[in-house]
Amino acid sequence: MKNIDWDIYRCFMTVARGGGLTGAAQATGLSPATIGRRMLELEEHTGRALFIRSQTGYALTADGRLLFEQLQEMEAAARKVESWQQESEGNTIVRIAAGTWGSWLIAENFPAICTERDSFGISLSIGEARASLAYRESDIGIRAFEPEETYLASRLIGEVAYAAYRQKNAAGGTERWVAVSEDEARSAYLRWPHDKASARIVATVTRPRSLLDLARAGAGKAVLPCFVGDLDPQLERAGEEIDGLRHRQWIVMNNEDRHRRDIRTVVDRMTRLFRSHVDLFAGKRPRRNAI
Amino acid sequence: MKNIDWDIYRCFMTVARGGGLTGAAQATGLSPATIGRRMLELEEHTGRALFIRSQTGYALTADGRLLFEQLQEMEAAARKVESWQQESEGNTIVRIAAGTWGSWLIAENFPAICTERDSFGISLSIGEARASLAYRESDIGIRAFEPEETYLASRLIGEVAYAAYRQKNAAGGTERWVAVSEDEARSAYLRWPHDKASARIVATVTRPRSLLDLARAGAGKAVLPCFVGDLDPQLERAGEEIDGLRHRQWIVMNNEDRHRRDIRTVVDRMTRLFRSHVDLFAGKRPRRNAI
DNA sequence: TCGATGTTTTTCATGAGTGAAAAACATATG
DNA sequence: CATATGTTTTTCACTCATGAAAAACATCGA
Repeated sequence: MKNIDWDIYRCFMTVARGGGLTGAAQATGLSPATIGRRMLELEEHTGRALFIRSQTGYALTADGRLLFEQLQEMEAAARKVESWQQESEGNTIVRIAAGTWGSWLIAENFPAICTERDSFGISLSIGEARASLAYRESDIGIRAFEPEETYLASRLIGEVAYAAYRQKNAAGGTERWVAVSEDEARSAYLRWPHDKASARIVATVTRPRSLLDLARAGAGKAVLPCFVGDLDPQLERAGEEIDGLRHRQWIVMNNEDRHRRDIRTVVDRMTRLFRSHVDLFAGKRPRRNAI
Repeated sequence: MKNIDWDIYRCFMTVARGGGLTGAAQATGLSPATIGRRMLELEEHTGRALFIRSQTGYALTADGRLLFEQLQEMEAAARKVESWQQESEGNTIVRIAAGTWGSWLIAENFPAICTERDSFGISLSIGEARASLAYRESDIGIRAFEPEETYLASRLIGEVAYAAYRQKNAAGGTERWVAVSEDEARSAYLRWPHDKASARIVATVTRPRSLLDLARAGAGKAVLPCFVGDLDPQLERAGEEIDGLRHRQWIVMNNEDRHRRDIRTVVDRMTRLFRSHVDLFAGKRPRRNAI
């Protein structure tokens, strides 16, 4: 039972994520050949088949997924070390995980979060999947559901409301809808068009962000958070707030990281930014061109 | 900021534990030269001095200790993976951490814990330091203080009493004591001779286990747990139970590991073994030659 | 003071692990 | 059905990390 090279674990994770040798190769800088050999070594060591190899890439077996789960913890520990290292170098990175529209707001107001004079950088990872801070993939997250994990600290930001929007003064075809494709529609507001007006959907996209562009271009009506729709001078509401979609919103962070200066300041600034938009979030009629 | 080879972290841990390159070399199977080079690489990567190098070995700096702390988490995760691997191979190892006398009892009754027919092995790590299950260095521990960590499951075993013992029918010199050297005396019962009879100590040893041998040989009186002294046919009590040393005792295990079959059975057997000695632990007069 | 011993560090030849490129192989695409 | 594209896998030089041995260096004991 000789010990295996820990770096093979790291390799495994990039293969699992990259979906194959080539993906992992360019992620790590190693050659596909080397990585392939290492994965063979790992499989031999564990005595289990970890991958289903095919011409389209490497897919995880059940055992592979199990290993993946376990190694996430190891990654979390490694990340902790990495961030400790960066601390001394002065240039730290604060990783924020947010949904499409939270990220949008942050991006629009980036100077309010991070300026030239700050010594830290921002990494903004955008996705609809619920932000998992468990393995420290991110430092700060924006959530639409109440955080229950004990290791998380959270700040309630307020409520966010939704409504349908269309191009201002749109000509006709008011019953045309645009939506996110059904299998990508994870959040309630994304599923709404499918539930309520599926026959009228004239275009689907794979990323929610494109809904805004489509609506603006007059392609049809889209369900958007009010703070997005109301802020856009080219859009107008097509109906009242959609009840049942309204939900609360939290900023969450890992409890252990509260001491990190850079994270604290980013959280504080994010809180200020979001709190200043609290009326917009809630759908209260805004003054135009607010940003 | 390129990523560092995870295996260097593992290397670092063995150096930190081994106290230098040679120690780590024979622990890992690598050569001192290689390990030395890797540690240089690590220091360069972190940008911090991790070691104080001298002709007597490598000592950790403050930063080194900090890194060590952090990497323990990584080790814990790796251990988890390792044990998962072993699961499939059938030959698992259950790691028990116990004090000198707990270990002694287990060793004396080893067949009650693990027989030929069991597919698992036992690793018994002996030490006075409080068993840390936090980083999964062990699966099961024996403790003399109430477990408060939420991630631990525990079973109360009963109380353990202490008394002074001497060779049976010892000739004279009844006021000679043997003890553990003062700076090794961590537990209360080990400190007792220093506190109460320091002038009379004629011999000190570095390991508590040797107290039994010394007392048996007639070197002097020793403070021992009653279940040890009373079980030894060559010893007799030199006085009543020493009040104030009596304490309770727990078997603890990691909560997440309760599902592991091998760990369950070992815990169950240990519980049975210890519970069957509960009167002896408590110092109630035993029948001779009990084991 | 002077070896003896145990360190780390350096030197240098060697081979194990590596990458570039080719081969083998599926799958998508027209 | 042939072609194009993107995989994995194999092949084969070659480099770079490695280990044995020597050197350099402290510390301990006599």
